Amino acid sequence: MEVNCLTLKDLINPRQPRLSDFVADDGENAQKENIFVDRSRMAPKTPIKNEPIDLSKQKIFTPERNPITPVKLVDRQQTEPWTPTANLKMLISAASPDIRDWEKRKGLFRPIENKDEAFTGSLQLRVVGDSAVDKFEKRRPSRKQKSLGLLCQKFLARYPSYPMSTEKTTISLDEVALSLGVERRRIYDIVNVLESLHLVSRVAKNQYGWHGRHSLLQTLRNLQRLGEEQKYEEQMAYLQQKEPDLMDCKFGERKKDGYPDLQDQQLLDFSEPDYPSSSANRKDKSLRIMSQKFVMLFLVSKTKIVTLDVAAKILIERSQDAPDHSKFKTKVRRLYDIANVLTSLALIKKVHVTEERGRKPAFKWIGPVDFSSSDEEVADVSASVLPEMKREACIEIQDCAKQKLARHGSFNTVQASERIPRKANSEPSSPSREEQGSGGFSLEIGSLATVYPQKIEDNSQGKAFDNERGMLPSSTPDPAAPFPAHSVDSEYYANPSVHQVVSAPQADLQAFSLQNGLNGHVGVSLTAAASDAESLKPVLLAGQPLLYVPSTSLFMLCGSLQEGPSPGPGAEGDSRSSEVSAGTEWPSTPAAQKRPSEERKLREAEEPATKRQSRDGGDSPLSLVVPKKPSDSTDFASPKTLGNRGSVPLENVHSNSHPTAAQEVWGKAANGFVSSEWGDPSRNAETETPSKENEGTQEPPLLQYLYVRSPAGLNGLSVLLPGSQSPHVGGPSSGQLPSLGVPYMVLPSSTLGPFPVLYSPAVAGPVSSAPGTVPNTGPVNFGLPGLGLAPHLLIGPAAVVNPKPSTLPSADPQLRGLHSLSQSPVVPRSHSVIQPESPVYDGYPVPVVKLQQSPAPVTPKSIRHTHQETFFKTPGSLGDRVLRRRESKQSQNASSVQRRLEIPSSGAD
DNA sequence: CGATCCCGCCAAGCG
DNA sequence: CGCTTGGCGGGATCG
Repeated sequence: MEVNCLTLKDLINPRQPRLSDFVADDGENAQKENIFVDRSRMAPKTPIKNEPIDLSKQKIFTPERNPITPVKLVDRQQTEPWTPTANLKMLISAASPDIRDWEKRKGLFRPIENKDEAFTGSLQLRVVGDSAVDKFEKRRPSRKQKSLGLLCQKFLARYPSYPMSTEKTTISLDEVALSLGVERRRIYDIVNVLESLHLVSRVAKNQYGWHGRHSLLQTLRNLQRLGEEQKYEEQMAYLQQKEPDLMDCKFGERKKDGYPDLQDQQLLDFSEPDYPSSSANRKDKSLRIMSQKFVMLFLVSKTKIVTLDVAAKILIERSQDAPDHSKFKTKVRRLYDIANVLTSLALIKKVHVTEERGRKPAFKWIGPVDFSSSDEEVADVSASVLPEMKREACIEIQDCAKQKLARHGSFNTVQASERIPRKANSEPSSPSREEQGSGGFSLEIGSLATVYPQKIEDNSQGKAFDNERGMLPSSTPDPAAPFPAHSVDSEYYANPSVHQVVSAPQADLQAFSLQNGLNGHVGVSLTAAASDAESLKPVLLAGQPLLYVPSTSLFMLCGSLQEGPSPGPGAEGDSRSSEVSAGTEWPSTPAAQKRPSEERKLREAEEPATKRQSRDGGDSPLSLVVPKKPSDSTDFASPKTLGNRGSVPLENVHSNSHPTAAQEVWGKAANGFVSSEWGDPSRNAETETPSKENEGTQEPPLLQYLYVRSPAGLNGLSVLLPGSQSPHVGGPSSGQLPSLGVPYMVLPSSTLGPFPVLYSPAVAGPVSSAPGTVPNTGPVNFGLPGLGLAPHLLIGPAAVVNPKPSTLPSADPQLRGLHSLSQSPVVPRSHSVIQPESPVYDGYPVPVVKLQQSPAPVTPKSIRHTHQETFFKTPGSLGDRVLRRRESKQSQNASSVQRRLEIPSSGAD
């Protein structure tokens, strides 16, 4: 079979062979690539695609997916570790969907096919651990699954949002296409859009360099400027008001009028000098240009909402005076493509505007807004803001919010905002923005905040707070942020927009802060309502931990913490960016980075450094331990489920804890979101991650803990934060954030050492909807291999014991569990954080499910090193493949549930 | 039925 | 001439 598969694959992707080439080419990449290669080609065993991502897409979950169905739980892993079948699946998955289908038809993968059934319970067959694989295969690739947005997420998951300057990531189109199981053509669509934002640049044939989001703000700034110059805002206003017909006419005129697109081209041009290939000449690049223009529309729009039709009209090439219908249609199609990518980047989200005419599809900008101001300004803002806000105040707010949530279930952002001083005001920079005063509508905030799970993922990849530098803190201030929207309740549904809580995507936390100030104005005419699908999503989010910080983010956070609230100014130094060409700033590109502003480099250096340190140094303060979930549910847990969860009252969360924001990580049962994030870690190198990740992702109930070592700041205290469950959000915010919703445990590391800690959250219980969903996995054993200390933590999701029920009476079991942890406001400042990205992860043993509790970590020595470092691990995230396998095997043995986590010893060291 | 947008043909650009 | 890119639009899906 395998052979066959391969063959098919080959057929499909004739180019694949290149992979090897890559490897050869790029040393750095080589690792990744190799890995990648291995998987895909060499080692059939490992699942090829494991992109972490899958999550439910932003969009909806189609029935097909069975999102709802909880996943099967534990079993799957247990089941065969690695069966030939699995391999096969992998291969297939790697192959194009078609093939997969084909295979299915054949019935090769029975188990897979039956996945659904499996959910129900039977699936032992499920292949090994990588549920992800299963997913792919199994699910018939519904259209959505194949969607560009999802694909983009997967794509993004592969790379760090904020890559270190040093690491140059090369993107091989072939490789990517192969790994993602899509045609190259699709990759072009993604890359082109990313290129328009300078997230990537073309290095050579088939090769793109990944820059990450370092220069995103700058780019946006430039685009904004351009947009203003182009008077897009006016055009939009005009078009929106006009009747369609008129619009068309006008539209044609407009273009003529004066907004020569020509300029755009130049401006836009992504082509970098560096890279030959991107020649401006090239005829097209229309997609890229269009993408930039599209973004500009948002940037210049006060409402930050752009309807598709208007965008299409404006973006249509001037070439045609009269936009013919067909053309228009085509444009719209492309816009969707672009929008999908932007959505994946968490820059926009889909909404609908209600106009006289009716609802119209539109997109709302949810990305950073402040970029208009110089970075510095931003920083300032955040800084100023923070001080103003008293932590206590924040806390109070949160508490209030929580209470509300608890009671009502919904939290209205607006209120929060009100309470909080509007530091936002401070935003000097963007004059154009509307005054907040006007509307004060929470909508905006909410929307901004709102992130799709997917997005989140994306974000996770992408955004680093720090880079924005200061952002973190700023974000924190945002009242909303802390409480993510837990608003689960019905109301929420009703008016998602209103209720949405801000989740801070790592991405643009800053934006939030800014936004607070800005917020407000939603065009009256425009009603931004989350689309149906969306609405659902948000809800989900609410339930979930809103923010989960992607590993990357976390790292970033850590870094920032270490460094201080305002990390280096360097971060963005680009204030100067004024160049026309938005693109100008490219972060380091693989090939030639000349341009990369030094600042940027510096910045990168810093942050990344942090990360690296973590890797290297090994003592990263923070580590996230996520127990992998046995079950992998295939799908992302149904969001809906989450929604249910969302209802959970936050109540008590320890309000006081200020622990680092970093902790935000949740494990969440909720799943999907989280999971996706988790994927991030994989992002880098790994190209894919182990299936587990996916699984983890998918599975809701995983418990994830963020383990914070007692770095310098703490006296030997380690903080263990449950990633999962609590609805609260841990703000990513740095320590500043007053309250984290996340329950955490502080353990004196030394103390602990000797003693095992048992923590059993009631976790999942309920799991909301999904029956199978949460498996509780058995107790999780955390071992701190730490050198000296080797405290072990046992966590039993099932919850056997609840040490301290503490405060919350809450119904939520989950919460309780969380509560049990003692909290202390300690803020760990971690020195270094490990990057998720870092290869380390690969090696990292990650949580393995082990029957045994103790000792031996499964991981190989090498891995151990890694351990030392802290790491951020996601539940299935990337362990080595090998590891995974082991895990899977182990898991077999063990009840599926149990996982053994190793935590780097805290202080020890 | 309109909104979305996947799929892949096919041509421009380039070596 | 072949390969990389990517415009483009038919037609399938989704909601």
